[in-house]
Amino acid sequence: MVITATVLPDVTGLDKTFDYLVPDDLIGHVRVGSLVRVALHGRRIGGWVVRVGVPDAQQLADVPVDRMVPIAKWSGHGPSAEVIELAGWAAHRWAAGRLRPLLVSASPPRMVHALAFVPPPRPRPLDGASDGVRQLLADGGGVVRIAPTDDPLPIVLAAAERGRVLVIHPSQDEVGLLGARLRPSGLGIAVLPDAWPAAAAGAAQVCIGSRSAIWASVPDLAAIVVLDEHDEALQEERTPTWHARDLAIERGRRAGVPVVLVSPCPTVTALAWSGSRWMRPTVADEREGWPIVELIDRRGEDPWKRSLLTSRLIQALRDPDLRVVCVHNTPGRARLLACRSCRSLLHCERCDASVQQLDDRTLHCHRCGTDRPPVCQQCGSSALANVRPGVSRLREELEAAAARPAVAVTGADGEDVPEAGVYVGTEAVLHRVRDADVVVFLDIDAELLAPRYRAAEQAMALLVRGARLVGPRRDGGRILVQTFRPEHEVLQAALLADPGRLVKVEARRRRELGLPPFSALARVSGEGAAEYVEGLATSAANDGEGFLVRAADWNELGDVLEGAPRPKGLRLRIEVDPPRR
DNA sequence: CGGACAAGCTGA
DNA sequence: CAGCTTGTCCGG
Repeated sequence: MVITATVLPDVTGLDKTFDYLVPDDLIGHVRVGSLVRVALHGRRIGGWVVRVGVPDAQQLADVPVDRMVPIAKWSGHGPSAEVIELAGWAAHRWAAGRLRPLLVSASPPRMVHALAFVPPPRPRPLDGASDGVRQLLADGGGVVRIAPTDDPLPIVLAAAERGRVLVIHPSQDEVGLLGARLRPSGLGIAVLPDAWPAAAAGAAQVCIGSRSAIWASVPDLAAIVVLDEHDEALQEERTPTWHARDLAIERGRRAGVPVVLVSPCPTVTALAWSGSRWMRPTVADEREGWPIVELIDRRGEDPWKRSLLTSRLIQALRDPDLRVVCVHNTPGRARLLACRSCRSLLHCERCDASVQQLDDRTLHCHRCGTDRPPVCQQCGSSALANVRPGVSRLREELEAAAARPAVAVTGADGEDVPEAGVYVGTEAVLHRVRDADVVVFLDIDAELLAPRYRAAEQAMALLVRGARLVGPRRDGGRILVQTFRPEHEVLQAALLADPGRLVKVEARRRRELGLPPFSALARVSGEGAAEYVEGLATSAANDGEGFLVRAADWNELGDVLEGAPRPKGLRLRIEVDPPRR
C-alpha cells in the first residue's frame, strides 16, 4: 500500500500543494506539519506536509502514483496537526488567499530534529492562583478585567493549575519579565519563540510569548490566557492581519479548552464573545489600581488663542519634583497652520492637502512631497499660527513654560532617552520613558475623534499605558487629560476607574452602525485594488486610498473576498479588521 | 517562485 | 535567422 504526502512549498507566490510518495524509511517521521524537502520543477525546495495517508481518488486522478516522486528528505519537526488546521481556518478568517505566511509564523525559528516527548503534567493547585479565575476557567473561560496596575500573575497561575497553558502577551519585553517571574514556581517555562522545541515536546507547563506564540505547538493544551487583550500589538501588521486574541478564541474552541482574555479595558470584541462569562475587581479594588485622573476642560478657551499649555499643565511642569511625560500624537513641528492676518488654513498649492512645517524655512506637503517657503498663499503674510503643533515645536514651548529642560521623544529615535524632568512625544514616549509622576495627554480629542472605528478603544488603551507609567493613586500616580469633550465615555471611564462605561456605549454604537464585532470589515488597497473590488460580489466604498468591504460576518466576508480573482502582477493588500480605519 | 518555452522584436 | 526580451504556463 502506497502512502503519499501533500506538501505546501515554502516558496512565496506559489500557492499550491503537491503530492509526493512517502518512502518506507520516512513513514512514521513524515506527519502533518513536518518540514520536508522535495524536488519540484527541477529544484529542491522546503515545504510543510499538510496531509499524509493513502491517496484518495482525486489525488490519483491529478497525478498517477507512477509519476509521483518520493519526498527527498525529512528536515525537522514542524507545527502540530492542530495548528495546521488552525492556519487553514485563519486563512479564510483573514482572507489570506495563501497558507504560507501563517505556517511560517507557526514554524520553529530553527530546524528541530528531535523532540523528547514528555507526558502532560497532572492538574494541581498552585500557590498564588486566583480563586475567581479558577472558577471562571472551570466554567469554560471568559473575560477578566483587572486594573491597569494589577499583576496578572495569579491569573496565569490559575490557568497553569489545569495543565499545559499557552500565555500570550503583546509585548516581547513583558514576556521576558513574566517568564523570569514564573521560573521560581517550579513549573517548566518555555519562552517563545526560542523555546519552540520545549513547548512542542510538552516539556513546559507554561508556554509564553508575544502574538506569534498563539501559533506554538503544545501537546495536550489545557488553557489559553491572552494578557492585555485590548492591545493592538496582538494583531499582525503585515497581511494577513491575523489577531492573536481571535486565534486564541478559535483555538480554545477547537481544542475544547478554556480561554481567558485579560485586560484593564476589554474590547467590545472580547465581551461580545464572553457574554456573561466575565469578571472584574470590586469597585474599590479597581479604583485603587488606577492613578488619579484629572480632566482639564478646555471648552472655555478662545478658539484663536488656543494653547496646549493650560495653566494646570504649567503648574505641573514648574514643579521640579515631578517627572512629567506629555503625549501628543503629532510628530514634526506643525501639522496644521493658519494665517494670522487673513485667517485661512494653509494648504499645498499642488494637491490641496494640509502642509506641515519642517523648520523655519520649509512647509512640506506629506501627500505630494512639495516644499515651499512658510508664506500664506492667500495674502502673502508670513505670520502663521500653529493650529496643531507637532512634538518638536511643543518641546520648545514646554521647556519655556517649565523653566527646565524638556526632551522630545519620537518613535524613530534610537535606544536611549536622555534623563530629564519633562518629556514630550508621540505615544511612543509611553514605551520609551521608564517611569513618571504625571502623564499628560495634551490633545486626547485627536484620538477620541479619529476616523477609525476602534478610535475610542485605542484612546482608552493610551490612557491605560499612561496609568501604568505613573502607577496607582496610592503612590501618587496622576494623569492629566486636556480635552474639549470631558463628558466623553472614554474619559469618564478613566476618571471613574470604570471601563465598563466605555464598553456599554461603544458596543451600542458599533451595533447601530453595523461595525465589528457585529459585522465584518476589510480594507482593500494597493495598485490592484480598484480592479479587484470590481469583481467582488458586494459593493466596496472608496475611502480615498482604498476600499472598505463589509459583510454580515467573517465567514461571509471571507467568501466574498476569496470569490473575486486577484489581479495578476498588481499589488493587493487585504486587511481584515483594518487597524488604521 | 523560477525554469521552460513560445512569441515578438531587432539588426544584419 | 541568431540573439535577445517579454509573457505565460506549470510544477507532483
